This record gives sequence, C-alpha cells and structure tokens, in this order.
Amino acid sequence: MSGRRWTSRDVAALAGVSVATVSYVMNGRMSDRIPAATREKVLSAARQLDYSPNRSAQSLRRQKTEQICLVVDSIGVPTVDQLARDLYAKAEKVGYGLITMVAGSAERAAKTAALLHQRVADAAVIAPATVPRFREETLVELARGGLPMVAMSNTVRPIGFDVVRAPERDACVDAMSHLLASGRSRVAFLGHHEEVTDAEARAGSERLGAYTAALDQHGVAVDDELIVDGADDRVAGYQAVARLLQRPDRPDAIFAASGRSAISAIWAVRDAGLTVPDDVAVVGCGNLPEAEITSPTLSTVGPPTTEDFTDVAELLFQRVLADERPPEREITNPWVFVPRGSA
Amino acid sequence: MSGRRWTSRDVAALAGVSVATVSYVMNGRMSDRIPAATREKVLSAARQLDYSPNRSAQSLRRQKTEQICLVVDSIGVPTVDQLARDLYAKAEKVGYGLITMVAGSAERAAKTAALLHQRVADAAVIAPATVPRFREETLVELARGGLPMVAMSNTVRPIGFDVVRAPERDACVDAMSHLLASGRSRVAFLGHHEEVTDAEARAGSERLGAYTAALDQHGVAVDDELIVDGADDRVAGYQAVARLLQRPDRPDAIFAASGRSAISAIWAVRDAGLTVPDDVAVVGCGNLPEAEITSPTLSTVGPPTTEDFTDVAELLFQRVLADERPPEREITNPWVFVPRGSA
DNA sequence: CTGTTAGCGCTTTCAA
DNA sequence: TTGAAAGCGCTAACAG
Repeated sequence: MSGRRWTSRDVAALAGVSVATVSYVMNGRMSDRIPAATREKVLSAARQLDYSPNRSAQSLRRQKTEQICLVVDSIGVPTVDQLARDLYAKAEKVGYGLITMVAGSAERAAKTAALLHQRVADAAVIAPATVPRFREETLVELARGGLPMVAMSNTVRPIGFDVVRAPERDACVDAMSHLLASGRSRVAFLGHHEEVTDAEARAGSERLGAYTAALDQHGVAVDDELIVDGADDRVAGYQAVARLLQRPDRPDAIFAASGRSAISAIWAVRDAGLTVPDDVAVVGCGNLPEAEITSPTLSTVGPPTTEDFTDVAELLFQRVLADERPPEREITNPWVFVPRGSA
Repeated sequence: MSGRRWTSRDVAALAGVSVATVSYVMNGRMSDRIPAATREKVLSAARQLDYSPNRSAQSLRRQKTEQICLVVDSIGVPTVDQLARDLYAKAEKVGYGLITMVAGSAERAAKTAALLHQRVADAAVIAPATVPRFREETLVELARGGLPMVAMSNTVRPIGFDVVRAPERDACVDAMSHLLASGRSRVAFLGHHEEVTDAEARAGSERLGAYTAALDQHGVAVDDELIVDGADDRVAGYQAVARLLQRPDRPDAIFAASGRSAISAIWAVRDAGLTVPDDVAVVGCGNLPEAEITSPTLSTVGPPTTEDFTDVAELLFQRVLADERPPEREITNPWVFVPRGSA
C-alpha cells in the first residue's frame, strides 16, 4: 500500500476484470451497460489500492492535457490576479486546470513558448503587457500548431488566435487633458521599469505615448526629468515619487502607469507634507477596487467598472471546446478616465 | 506545416535516421558518439517541421512531469506571491515548471489532492493557511504515495513530508501586550472571514487565540463586537474598520490578521477624522515591504526581515532530487513583533 | 456486458 | 554509431 504506484492493470487484477472495464468505470463511461456489481468491485479495488489514473498517460492517450496556461509578465499584479481568478473559475467549471507561467523577459518568453509548443497545456492566454515579450512570429506559429490562444494586446494582429484590446490611449489622453486643463503644468510620468528605461519598450508604450502627446497638444514641453520608473512595485513607486518631490521644481501632478504605484504616490505626497490633489494631483491606471478606499479616492484610467475578464475566459474556452477552429475574433473592452478625488 | 503535430517518427523519416537517434540528439545524450553530420541532419529536420517532443509522452516514459505544484488558499496574497516567486526561481534553475492550484475550500482541496494523486506534478508545497483545508490523512497518503511535499503549518505533523513552521503566537501576544501595556483597552481583531466566522477555524486560529489570550492576561474582557472579518481583502478591511469606528464605543486599537487589511485600517482611521496611532493604534501581520511606506509606518507581527521562502524551495527540491526519501524535516522560521510608527 | 488489442509519442536497453 | 523493439499507463474500437 505504499512505494510503487498502482496501475489500472493492478486494479483490474484485484477486481478480477480487464483493464478496459477499469477504465470504463473510472471514467463513468458505459455507465448504463456495466452492472452495478462489477462497478462496485472495481471501485472497491481502486479504493483499496488508493488508485487513480495517471495523468500523463491519460493526456498522451486522449491527446489533451485539460490544462490551460496563463502567461504573465510578473507575479503579484492585481489586474493579472483578477484575470487568473476569472480564468480559474471558468476552467474549473469545465473540468480544466490552470497553470501559470512567468515570461518576464525575452528569454523566458522563448522558454514559455517552447513549453507551450510541447503541449504542456491545451490552450493559452497571454496577459496584458506580456505579449511584447514574444516575437509575433512565435505566437503565430503556436496558433498554427493548433494551440487555442488569446492574446491581450493593443498591437498584435489576430492571426490564428483571438485578441482582446483595451484602448488605453484615448483614456490616458483624457486624463492628461484633465490634468493640464485644470492648470497643472508639471506632470510627472511614473512608468514601469522597461517602459521608461528601454528604448524599444518606451517607443511602444501607449501610456507614455499618450502622456507626451497630451503634453504636446497642450503646448507644454516634455521634461525628461519627470519621466521615472517605479510603477511595478508599491515600494519602488513610493521612492520614485519621494525623490521627485524633493526637487526644487517638483511636479504638480503625477500620472502613474499602474494603480498600485498611484496609491504609493499618494502616500509619498503626503509624507512630503503636501496634499493631494491641491499640491499634487494623482492619476493611476487600472481601476482597482482599492481606488475607492484611498483618501482622497484615486482618479483612474481604466475600465469603467472594476476589472472583469470573464469575456476572455469565454473566448478561450469557446476555442478550446470548439469542434473546428473558429475564425479569429477581436474584442475591445472600454477604457475611460474615471475622475475621483485625487485629480 | 500546420494542422497535425509532427512526432519523432516524422523527424526520423525526414532525416533518414531512426527515432532512437532523434531522441538522442533532441536530448543531447550520447553527444560524443553521434557524429556531427547526423546531429545536423536531425536538428535541421526538426527545425523544418517545427518539431518538439510531446510533454505527456515524455512524462509518461520518464515517470516524471518536471513540474512542481504550489497549493494556495486564494489568489493575490502578497506572502504567497513571494512564496511563488521564490519557488519559481528555484524551479527554473533546475529545469522545473511551477503550477499553482487553488484550494480555497474543503471540496477544492479534495480535488487538488486528487490531481496531485494523479501525478500532475512531481512535488507539492502547501502554502500557509491552506493546510487546514486538507484532512491530515489526505496529506499523509499523498506523501506515502511518494509525492515529495512540504507543508507550511504550525500544527500538522510531519509524516512523510517536511513542515515549515512560523511561531506566530508569541509574536502576536507580544504585539497585543504592547498595545495593552501602552494603555489601549478596546482592541479590535480584524480577521480573515473564516477565522472569525467559522467555529472550527476560529478555534484553530493562532492569531485570534493569541488575541484573546493576551486580553485575558491583561485582565480585559473579550468583546465579541470587536472581532470582525475583513482581513482577506483591502476593500473589505477598510469597510470593516469604518464600521467599527462609527460605534460610540469605538476601538482604540486594531490588531489585523493581515498586512493588507492593516493598511486599509490606516486609511479608514484617517477617513474617520482620527489619527494613527494617537486615536487608534494599528498592528498588522506579515511584514510586507509596503509596511515601510505607509504613514505612519506599519507596526507588524511577522518575520524580522521581509519575507523570504528560499528555504522552503530548498527543502522541496532536496526531496525532489534526492535518490532516496530523506527523513522528515521540520524548520521553524522566526516571527517577532516589529514596532514601527502605527503602534 | 466485458475482454483483447492496438496504439498515443517517447526513451532506452540491447544487438548489430 | 545506429536501429529494432519493448514498454510507460491509459483509452477506445472492435470482437465476442
């Protein structure tokens, strides 16, 4: 009753039936054709041996793993957690598991792609901000190999997979216009590390793009000193803003590329003896539930209500469970500027 | 070049070698015995077909999945995120993947155990607060079935698996004593939902136990009205504290069973027009990095420095990679009361 | 109703 | 240096 794992053959022997029968009853197939007595014998033998069918063998035979894979950029991003929860809920409903892989760099993305290619899961969703880690060709190849996939991105083209978009840009411009129209002239940008640090990422950043575009539109010059990183992390965000506020020409507003760092910005502003929004206005991205409990409440760019990704889960599982490959779909979720107390 | 997936047989055919040779070169075995020319032929054929070996087949044949499983109670707990990061880092180093399963209820724990039993992963770590979801027997059985496992719990006995403990109780009592000794008399307990709601969980809660014990020790009566839930979630925590503060006999201190909810408590206290710690002291659990950037900084019960679980990862992989099963080990990480600004 | 059997795709002796 | 062949544990078509 220990050590080696029992197989269906062992159960069959103990129950005095064939392995086929064991398989049938373990899977509840032919349930009307197998007499209760046989069923019981098998079940009791299985119980006795503490048997359960080997997943790898099942997957090999059935040609599916019944796992879906969520590919993320990093661990601990609230938006992605919500995505994970929504995927998890849907997956569980249809008997699938969820596995998460972290693709925080091009190398890791390549590894992730290789794993996906090996069919470690039956389908994948690539979380927002993670898509750029992959070469477009890699994604296309994966899809062509028959992997149901949905990518959350505003730029990638849907070639064999679905794409979910969030038109951030206009909403960000709205927020910036609001800031500038209400008299702010030194608006800082608090971005993700790569977003402000890496030339390519910088060029591709919608949020940063919106920031500079809005500045231009309002005729205010971009001051590179006001573009800093720290959006990835609450502590980093705090420190970045604290540093900014020590400057003699401190900003009078902060446009943060994440919700978490915007909240850190509020802390930092207050610790500097200043007030939000009078001395420094703050706007975040993402519309976390948490935005409603800060003081002042956090003005945010994001989905109009709290984040919800059940549509993504729906899209993916339609693909997974479909008999034949559906056409590529593209859905666009709304993003807006939600003014609250902080700006 | 699309549709069906190519197998080693296809590659072998295209390269004009046998499947054995394909396997050899794909795995880099016999690398000195296979002539470069053959190797090249195989590699080029593989590239041409975009071939990569099927994971399920490999797992079946090799009798291992090279995945480890992290079992958690819910998604989005900072402590668990750190655990995931540390496990992930170690796993990646030795070529393993990480999959996460959510076992937030007894039913889900049972499902999780079943999956583990099916060998969907080669090993598992059960995150703090998740262990009570399982019947002890289930854990023991899993271990007996040969699954390397480490459970993070203060109560479970290490029978076939390792256990990592965090002696929360004394540290919590210290924090409570600090509160009471400094003149607080109405200390509220902000616990996790089940911890205060479910009789059994309530009885098993170390934090709640320490809370009442400390109260007793100091001769102050337990007021059930001051024991509320809300620790699971930032918003819930805020609301719970807001409600508490509206009472005519409002608390003068809050002992929160999580770090996140303690921070929400700070927001709530301030929104009620009160100050921390003068009007209301706040203590949290867990020692998040974030505790240093709030204002006032958050006094916390937890590990003396920021959380780190590389030892857990180490323990697990020793077991995974060991030739024979090591004896059960038990490690105890320190917990202390870290007074900062909020209490 | 149940058993026999042929694989799923891969690895790994053993032989050549 | 490479190939043939025997499975890993399971499922499902087909027989009986």
